[in-house]
Amino acid sequence: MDYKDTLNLPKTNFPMRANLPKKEPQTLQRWETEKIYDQIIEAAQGRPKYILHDGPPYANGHIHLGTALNKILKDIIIKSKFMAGYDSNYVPGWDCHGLPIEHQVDKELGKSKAQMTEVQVRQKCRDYATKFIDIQRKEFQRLGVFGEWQDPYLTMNYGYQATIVRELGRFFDSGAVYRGKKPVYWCSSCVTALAEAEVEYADTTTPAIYVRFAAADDFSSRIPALKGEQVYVVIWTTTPWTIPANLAIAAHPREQYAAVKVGNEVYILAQRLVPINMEVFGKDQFQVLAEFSGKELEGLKCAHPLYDRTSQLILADFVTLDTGTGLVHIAPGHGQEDYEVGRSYNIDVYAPVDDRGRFTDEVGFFSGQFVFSANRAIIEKLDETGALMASEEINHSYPHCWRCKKPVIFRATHQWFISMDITGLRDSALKAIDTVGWIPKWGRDRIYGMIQHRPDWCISRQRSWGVPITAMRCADCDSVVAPGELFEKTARLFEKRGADVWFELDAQDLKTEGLRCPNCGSSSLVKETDILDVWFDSGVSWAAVLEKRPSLEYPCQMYLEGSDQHRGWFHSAMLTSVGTRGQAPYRNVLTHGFVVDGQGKKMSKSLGNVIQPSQIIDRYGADILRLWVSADDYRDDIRISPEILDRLSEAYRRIRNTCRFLLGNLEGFKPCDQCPPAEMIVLDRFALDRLNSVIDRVKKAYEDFDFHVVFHTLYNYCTVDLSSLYLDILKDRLYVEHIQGPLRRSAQTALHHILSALIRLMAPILAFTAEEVWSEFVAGPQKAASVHLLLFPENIAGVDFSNEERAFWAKMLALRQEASKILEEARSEKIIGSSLEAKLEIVGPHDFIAQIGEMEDPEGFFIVSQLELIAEETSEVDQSDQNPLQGVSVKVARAEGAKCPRCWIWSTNIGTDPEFPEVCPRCAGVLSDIG
RNA sequence: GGGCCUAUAGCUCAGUUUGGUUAGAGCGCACGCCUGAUAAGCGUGAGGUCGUUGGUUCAAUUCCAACUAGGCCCA
Repeated sequence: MDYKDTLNLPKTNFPMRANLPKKEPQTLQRWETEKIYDQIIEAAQGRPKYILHDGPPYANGHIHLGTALNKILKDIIIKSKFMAGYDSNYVPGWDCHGLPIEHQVDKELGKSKAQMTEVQVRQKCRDYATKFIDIQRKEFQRLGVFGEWQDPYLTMNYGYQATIVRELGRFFDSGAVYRGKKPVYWCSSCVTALAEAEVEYADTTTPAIYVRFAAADDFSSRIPALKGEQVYVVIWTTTPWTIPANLAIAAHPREQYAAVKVGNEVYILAQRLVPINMEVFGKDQFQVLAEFSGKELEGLKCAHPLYDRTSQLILADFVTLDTGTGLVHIAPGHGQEDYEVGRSYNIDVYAPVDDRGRFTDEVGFFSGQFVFSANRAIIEKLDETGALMASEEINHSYPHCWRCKKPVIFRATHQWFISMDITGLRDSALKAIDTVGWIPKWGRDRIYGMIQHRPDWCISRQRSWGVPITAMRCADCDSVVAPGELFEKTARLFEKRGADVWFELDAQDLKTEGLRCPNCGSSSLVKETDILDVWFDSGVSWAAVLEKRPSLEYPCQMYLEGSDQHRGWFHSAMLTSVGTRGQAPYRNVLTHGFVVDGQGKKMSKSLGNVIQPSQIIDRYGADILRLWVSADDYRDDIRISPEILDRLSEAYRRIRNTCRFLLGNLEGFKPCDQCPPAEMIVLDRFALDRLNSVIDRVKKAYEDFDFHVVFHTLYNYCTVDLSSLYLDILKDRLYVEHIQGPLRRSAQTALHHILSALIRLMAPILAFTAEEVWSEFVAGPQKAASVHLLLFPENIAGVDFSNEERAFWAKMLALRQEASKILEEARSEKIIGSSLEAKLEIVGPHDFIAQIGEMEDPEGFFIVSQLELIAEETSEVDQSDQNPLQGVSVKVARAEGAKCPRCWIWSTNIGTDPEFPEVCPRCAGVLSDIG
């Protein structure tokens, strides 16, 4: 007879093979038709809020693994906070304005752009952004991310644009905004400013000249050896045309400089570079008069070689001794570093060059000449005045315009700034930093350092696709006209017609009634056409989204982005919020690292190591991607490689199969069939005690955002606690005992608790799989439509495991491990195959042996057929011995009797029941009950 | 070049904060068992100069410094 049919083998519709790429879209469909997210919002009403505010990704291109990582992390937090009892409504957003989109549109439009109005170009940009928002929305939803996808926030929404203007108006009101000059890349052929991204580097040949600046002060006050000498400071530059704009000479504060006497003249230059420079100058006779640190030069003055003004000596860390003389010609109007160091010395930003790259009248000799053509004339003039020490041609990398491919210049132009210091913004922001929780902790130091040292915020861009700086200027005296009413009027217009209206209407129609220049009283005003830095757009999202939507709150609980955002969004949000509300917009900032390949290298097309999210989703499914996010400690960079994905798939299968086994053995079991813990078999209570500690641990890990701890805890629980121990032992009871019998019921009660908890604990991570398991799980009559509507499990009440019991079970586990080793030895000697062919002989201290004897089914615990327990009274306990199995030994022998064909356990009592002559007494009993 | 960060078995992580016995886990790998979780399940075993070098100390994976490799942000 085949007894297999008399067993209760697991039965379930839940497939072993996940086939996630197929299954997940179906689950998504169900979530949508059943409006699960609406139900979540509904269920969250009245709960305390935990708002994670979405940092808007840029609406350009498809998502990549970095954006996927970011969104999945957010989703894990949002789902876990909901399950922890919060209202964690999530409103996703997109950053829509800015150069990359304008760039793409430019490329698509080509020459036809010239015929289009600014408003028409802006419409194209809007269409472009809209298209990618739709693409990305689908891609994010495919990851299983929940949120208000039908009503996201967009920085190009009219309401949002109005908020931007209002917040900008507040900055104007506070007095922090000023108009100043700053060098930008400038293409004099296209007559436009260029962004960094619009500049291409190419090799070019330019003159490089050595120029001497005669001392205008008495240098011997610092360097006595120079008393009575004719002193010159020598600089080197590859842009002779910037010499007319020279206002300073920089030395390195900590490098050594030398004063070298050649003939009747003394030259100052870097000590290390003396020999090489003397060779260039053709001077073989020279004598070093003095050596001193660059610091000594600070504040001394030289005479400009061409104009009747001085050039002061300053100090700058960026001075290098790789080339030149170790003294750097500074023209703050024509270089980024020059500008910055110049500001710190309060030196004028001087750029006597017009929009077409021609010298203005201020420069005298060269006025009207195109700067690059003027190089020659300038060199000649320097030679004439005796300032030219040497001249050569060099080849080096130089920035060129991306469009016309001509060399660009650096030129100071009018820009708008938010001052870091006029209104004390820097100090307030630094203080606000310490009101925020930074995870990891070093994020605090990082952003602190940045805000401490950053220059004023340049908020203007000479572009089309963005929100205009809606200020005006006096046509007569050029004063800034930007009263609060103007911003409010503009904001109202924007709400109705969008920011395009600023470009459509004239200043006359845009200005408020009776608006006049506060300086000269003129009513002739011109509108500003620069647009805002997009960091301002996204920076004020707390005002446009958190403050505006009743379901959210300001400040919110968390901002979560990659660690590059210390310079980006965290930074701009902090400045805008502190600048207008006096507080940080977030209570916590959590950062994650970057996605890198298996070797820890960044992903790049040139390395060929880029993996797309779609490749993983199509092959493995989004849950594997989610598992990847959870498995790594995201605070560092997180690696991905084929091997890592393989390991994760294995882990996934193990978790899935564990659930499947639990489902299969809960077939037909209803929650009302549960028995109270007090009536359960001790092994089952032990299992629930383990479950309770897993529940505690996992919930704590979610709370601490330690998702890799969640993953490892659940995975190890499935593997170690369940599969290899508890479930393995339980098979006998589940399969063999009477289907409704108390022994089986006790086990099923434990399994029901375990699966119910497991589903929920894994739900924030394995969003699809948990839902799939939940749909097969038999819960009570009030079963929720989705696992994501549930709360995290509480500890199972009434398990009441004492520390003494825990100690005993720890000992039993150690003993079981020992028995496994002994059994394996017997197996390799061909004494046994299956462990059920074995009988174990356990010798140990009386108390321990007695406790084992009191167990319900001690043989079953070891999965052997027979156990011989031998108590020893004698042995002294050695307290210093750490070994829990002190005085315990295990031996193995072949089991006695014969194998019961039904339960496969060896027994000496086969056939005791004449009605069932083939089987053991227990099976006979069960068979008789079945009838 | 500067700021911040990282470095423990093939992979993902513990441990180190308050230095101290043979540095742990799971997976993978090798070998074996089972065939009543079966494109599953169980067991045993082999894998680590704790990035490198130097310092502090009776003692360092753990503290300090430098270096190397990698990442982010600046220049």
